[in-house]
Amino acid sequence: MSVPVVSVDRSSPVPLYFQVASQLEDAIRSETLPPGSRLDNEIQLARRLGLSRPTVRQAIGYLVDRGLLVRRRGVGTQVVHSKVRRPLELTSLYDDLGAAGAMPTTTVHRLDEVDADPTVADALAVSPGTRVVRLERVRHAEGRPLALMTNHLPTGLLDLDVPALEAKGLYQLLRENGVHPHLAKQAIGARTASAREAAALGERRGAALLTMTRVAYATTGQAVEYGAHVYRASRYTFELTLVER
Amino acid sequence: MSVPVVSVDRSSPVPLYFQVASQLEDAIRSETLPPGSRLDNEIQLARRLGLSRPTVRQAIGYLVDRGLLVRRRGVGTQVVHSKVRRPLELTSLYDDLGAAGAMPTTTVHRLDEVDADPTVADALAVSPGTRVVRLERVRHAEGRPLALMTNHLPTGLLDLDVPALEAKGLYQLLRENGVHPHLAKQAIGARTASAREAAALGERRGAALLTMTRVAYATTGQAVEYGAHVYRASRYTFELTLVER
DNA sequence: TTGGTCCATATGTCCGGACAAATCGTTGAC
DNA sequence: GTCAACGATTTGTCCGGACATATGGACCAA
Repeated sequence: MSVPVVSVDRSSPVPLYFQVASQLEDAIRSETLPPGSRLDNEIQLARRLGLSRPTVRQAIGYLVDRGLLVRRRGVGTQVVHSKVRRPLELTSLYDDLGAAGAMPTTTVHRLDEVDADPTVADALAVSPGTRVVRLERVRHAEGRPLALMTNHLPTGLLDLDVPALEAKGLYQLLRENGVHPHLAKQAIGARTASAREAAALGERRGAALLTMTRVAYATTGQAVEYGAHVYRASRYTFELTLVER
Repeated sequence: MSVPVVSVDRSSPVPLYFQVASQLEDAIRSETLPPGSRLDNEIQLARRLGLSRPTVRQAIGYLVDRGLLVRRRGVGTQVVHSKVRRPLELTSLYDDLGAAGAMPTTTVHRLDEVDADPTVADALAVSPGTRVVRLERVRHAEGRPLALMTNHLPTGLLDLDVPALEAKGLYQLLRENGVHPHLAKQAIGARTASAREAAALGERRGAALLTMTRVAYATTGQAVEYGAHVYRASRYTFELTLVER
C-alpha cells in the first residue's frame, strides 16, 4: 500500500515529525489507510517527504506508542486492526457521554469552601483542616438522573462559577485556566444505594450503584482534583482499554 | 543530584539504551534517585557513560513514556513524585492479588468445549456456533470466595489443564505458550446478586456485585480471550491509573 | 516432499553534530 | 525598586550515515 498525500511545511512552527504523524493519523482514522495496510518503508517515506529517516521514525514511533501502527522488524509497518485501537484515556464523564451523543446536563447543588477532612486532605496532599473548594453536582442524561458527583479542589487553583460549570464541565474549565490534568488514579467499586442516594438518583433503595473515586494530578505532580462519584449501575458502565507495554 | 552507578556493557546483546533505562529505573524504584531529584543533563550523562546523546535520550524517553521521569525544556529531567507513578496496565486479577500479598487460590469448576453464543462469538470475532473453550473458575482469597470467572477462548490456541490453571492462572499459561495479550477492552459495571451468585460467593441475595467483561487481543489483533467476571464488591475494587497523552 | 541455507528487505540500534526554543537567574536601565 | 533585556543552561528537533538483526521467501539438497 502506498502512502497517500503527505506533505510537510518547513516554515511551520509545528515539528516536522508531528506534521507527518498527524497526517498519517488522519489517513488512518479516515480509513484512507485501511486496517492491515502496510506503509512504505521508512527510507522511501523519508526520501519522498524530503526528510531524514530519524524524523520519519519519530513520526511513526509516535503513532506506534498510541496504538495506531505496529512495526515488525524485517516486515514493515502496518495499520492496526481498528477493533484494538486505543481511545483517549483521561476524560471526564461529561466528555464520555457527550461523545456518545447522550447529551448530558449538569446541575450544581453546592459550591463552597470547607475544611478538608482526612480523606480529602490525604488525596490532595494538604494538611487536614486546610480550606478547600467543595463541589456537588448531579448529572442527568435524557432527562433522568445518572450520577451524584462530589469534588474537592485546592483553593486558589481557579475561580469556579455555577453557569460555567453547568455549561462546560469541570475538566474543560481546568484546562481553560491552564491546569492540565495528565494523570489520574481511580478506584472503581460498587455498593447498594442508601435511601438518600436512591431518592436522588431515582433508584430503589438497595439498587446497585457504581462508585468511583479519583485523584487527578497535573504534570508537575500536584493534585488538582479529588472526586467521589456514584453512578446508577442500571444506566452506566466504565469502559476502558488496557495496554501491556 | 548526581546519577548513581550506571554502566553499560557493550558486549551484551541488550540494547545500550535499555541497559541505561533499566538501571535508572532500578535507582528510581529503590529511591536511590528520590522523587523530585534532577538527573544530570543529557550531554554530561552521555559523556560519563561513553554513549551518544541520542542513546541517552532514548533511555530517558523510555522512562518518560512510562511515567517515571518528566522532562522540561530549559530545566532538566526529574524523577516524578512516587504518588503519580503508573503501574503495569494489563494484568490478570491473579497477578493483582498476588502482588498485594493476599495469596489467592483458584478452583476450576468447568473446562470444556461449547458452541459460541452470539455474545461470545462477537467478542472473539468468530461465527456464532463455532466451537470454543469454556472455562469457569472461582477465586478465593484468605479462604473466602472473591469472584466467579467465566472465560471463553478460541479452540486450538493452547491446551489447558486444570492443575496448571489452578497453579499459574490463565494469563501466565497464555504467555508460556507464546500468546502475549498486549491489549484488552474492559467494561466495568455493577448489579445486585442473584440467589445463585449470592450462594456461590457467600453474599446475601441483593448484595452489590462488581461485573467486568474483557476481551484481550494479541499483538496481531487476534482476540485471544473473552472473560465475564463477577466480584464481591465488599471485598474488591478496581484500581487504575489513567494517562492523558 | 521435506528441511536447511542463503539472501533481500525492513526495522532496530547507535553515532556525532547542528541549530531552535523554553526556562530561569542576572544584569542593567529607568 | 521595578521591569525589561540578556545570557547561560537544558531539552527539542533534525540531519546523514553506519551496522545489527529479525523476517520471510527463494533456492537447493537429502
